[in-house]
Amino acid sequence: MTMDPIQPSDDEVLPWDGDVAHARAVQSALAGRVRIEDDYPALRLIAGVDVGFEADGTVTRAAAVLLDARSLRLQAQVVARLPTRMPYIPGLLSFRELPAVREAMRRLPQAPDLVFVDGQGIAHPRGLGIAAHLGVISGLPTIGVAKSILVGTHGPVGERRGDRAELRYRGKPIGIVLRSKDHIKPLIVSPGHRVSLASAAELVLACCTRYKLPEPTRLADRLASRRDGVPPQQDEFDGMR
DNA sequence: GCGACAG
DNA sequence: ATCTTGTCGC
Repeated sequence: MTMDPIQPSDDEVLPWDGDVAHARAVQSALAGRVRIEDDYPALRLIAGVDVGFEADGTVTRAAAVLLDARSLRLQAQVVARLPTRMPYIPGLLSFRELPAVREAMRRLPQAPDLVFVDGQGIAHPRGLGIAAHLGVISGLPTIGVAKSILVGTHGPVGERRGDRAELRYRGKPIGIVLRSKDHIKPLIVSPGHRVSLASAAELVLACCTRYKLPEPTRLADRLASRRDGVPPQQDEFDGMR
């Protein structure tokens, strides 16, 4: 008898009945299942996910891209649209965006070995930012890559690519403020699930080629916020950009 | 009680 | 996130 880990339905791990206190309680419970020890397979495929909105915010559009881990070349890209079910509430971002993200991921041709998520991992008031939340409910290794801080403080960060500072909250390290490009505002990197703090920073840096954002995030970002929302059928952007 | 607050 | 043209800089 194979012991397949039971994956609960999205409804039980992403409830939203308008009750903020309940959503926070669910986060605290799920935070107990987050693991930040390195436990990811040899990286062959890395996914990037991001969300955008259409029709005055009434429609949530999630984009998921699949890249070859070695070359960082785009292998596949998909989009999913769902009715927006709640407003943005600081600290509850995952309840608003994950339903669409989950649908987009189900549409990918293959499962990734690691997922880059736009937002915080454990660098969250209750330790369950969107990247950690996705990791726990999907079982996949995830890393959170945010453009600004939700919680925590840090010391000065050098101005050169690769320079970093620890992000701390309640006396504990929760993330790395990482300069991904010389003189450019640093990224806020934190483990989502099955990835350590140090590895999260190294993996993100390794995926930052000539832009501020790591390739998986940058490509998902571009797809999620496209005015026309239509993913090109094939090449269009294989060579550069 | 007064701010801060991912996307 | 999104509303939005041009513009400064490598």
